[in-house]
Amino acid sequence: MKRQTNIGMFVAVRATIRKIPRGKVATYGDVAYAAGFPGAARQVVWALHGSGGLLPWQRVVGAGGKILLPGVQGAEQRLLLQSEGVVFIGLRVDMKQHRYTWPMLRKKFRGIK
DNA sequence: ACGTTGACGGATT
DNA sequence: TAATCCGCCAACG
Repeated sequence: MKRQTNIGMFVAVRATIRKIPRGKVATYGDVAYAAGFPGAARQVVWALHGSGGLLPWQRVVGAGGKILLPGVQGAEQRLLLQSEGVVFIGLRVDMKQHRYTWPMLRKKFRGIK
């Protein structure tokens, strides 16, 4: 897949996040990979900031299903997800059940650490 | 123009 | 298992 640079990255990332179905979650790394930027997890954060509010930001969590958003926002994210039916195990999402894997990424699938 | 930051992740030690 | 290091790259001061 051709590596696009600049702003196109945000467009790709946002489009990717928008595909996460209700009741499912994806990690920053997975989103970056699916968008065509393997390893660029940090840029996903910027993409979320840029379009914040218009997309299901709450469905993006850290590796292992951990909520990384600090403070009240983290609590809010948890509530939003729970209201969508997402189950938590302690402080993390039950990825076994709610992790969303893009069809095209099947080959790259790897279990949770 | 340059250095730092960021809701990170994975590899290495 | 935990602590540390490094890459990712746009935005910001």
